[in-house]
Amino acid sequence: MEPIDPLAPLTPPEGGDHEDSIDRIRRAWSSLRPEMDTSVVGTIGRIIRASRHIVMLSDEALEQFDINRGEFDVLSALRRSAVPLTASELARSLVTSNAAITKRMVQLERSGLAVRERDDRDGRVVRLTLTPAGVDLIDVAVPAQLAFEESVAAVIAEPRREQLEETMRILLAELERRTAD
Amino acid sequence: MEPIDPLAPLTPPEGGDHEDSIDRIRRAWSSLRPEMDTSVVGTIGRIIRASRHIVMLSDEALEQFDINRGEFDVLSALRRSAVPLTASELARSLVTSNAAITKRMVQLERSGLAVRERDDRDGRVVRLTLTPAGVDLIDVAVPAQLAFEESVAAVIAEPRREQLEETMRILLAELERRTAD
DNA sequence: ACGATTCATTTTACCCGTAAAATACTTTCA
DNA sequence: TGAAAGTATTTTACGGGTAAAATGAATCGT
Repeated sequence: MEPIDPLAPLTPPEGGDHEDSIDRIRRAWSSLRPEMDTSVVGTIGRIIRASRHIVMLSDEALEQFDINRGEFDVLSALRRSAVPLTASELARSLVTSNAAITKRMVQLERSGLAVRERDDRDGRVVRLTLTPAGVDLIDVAVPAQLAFEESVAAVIAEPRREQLEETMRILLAELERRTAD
Repeated sequence: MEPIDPLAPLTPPEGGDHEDSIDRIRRAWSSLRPEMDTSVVGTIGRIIRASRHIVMLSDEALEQFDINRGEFDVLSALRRSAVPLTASELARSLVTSNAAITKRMVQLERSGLAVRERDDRDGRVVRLTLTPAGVDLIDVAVPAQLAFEESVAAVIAEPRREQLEETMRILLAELERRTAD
């Protein structure tokens, strides 16, 4: 199982932009193993690294609301849903385990931001809803989070940004197809 | 603190491609709060989600080598470095904590894939190197990982892929500048 | 109608990460 | 020179995630 395109050249950093950690990693590999095609880390590797940075920074931004990213994801999913979600539905929609949803809901109930209620029709199911305090919090936290993300994305000017969105939709759709089994 | 561009329309999925989870999330928000500009999740949100999927899938791919992603990152960083790295250098280069490096190195020493040696000149420092077994393992695992990533990136055809790389370099360089403090 | 099966959620036992304290060594400078 | 400050790593205490087992409820098939 070898890389597909055997001799791709290292793309040099473009225009006025600076070298990043991925350029350095690829340069190191290319001096050790010049025949190895590492071009794929130029896209996939950067997506993984960038995501780590964004998540770290946005976790800091969420501290002001005394919630972490897991709780933010639960609160905003419940807020934007027209109907109360079940634990499993929420787990699927957030690409996480049921156990994680239970933990987060325990914490959110302690903080008075959300509640779990047994379904009348099916006693196995719990329906998750926000409390008024939860609604108030997330209605401030979501715009703050969007503003933070916008401050990051601001370095990407049109038409790059539009292209990025289209390309990432193609990629994410493929990944979600794979994970669907 | 409100979103910057107040009334961006929802971009419909393009060409032959399918809707993804981010399209559904944005549609849900737009029906609850039509005035809120969620366009930034079209890029940043997709990067975060795609990264989660890629990492989950590649963790599965690493199971065949009996290592996890943290250990893979350590092994490949040591492999591509011309000189033995110190624990701190490695932590910085992998954007992780020193404590995480210690834990991973304990595990890698147990598996006989890497070793820590006190520096002669400075007794505080440890120099990290691969064992021959570690070199052998990572020399197989890196091409396998590249092949896996290539199988994911394959859905992105040129010239999109080249554009994606350039755009992600701009974004990652900015994020690394921010994190540098 | 009722035992077997299936299903939703929670609990358990663990893994892996971090921040901050502890440890061990080096450098600084009075 | 030697006490104080600085630095590199490890340890500790804990947070948050998962897989798999346990629990409790619904449904299926005879």
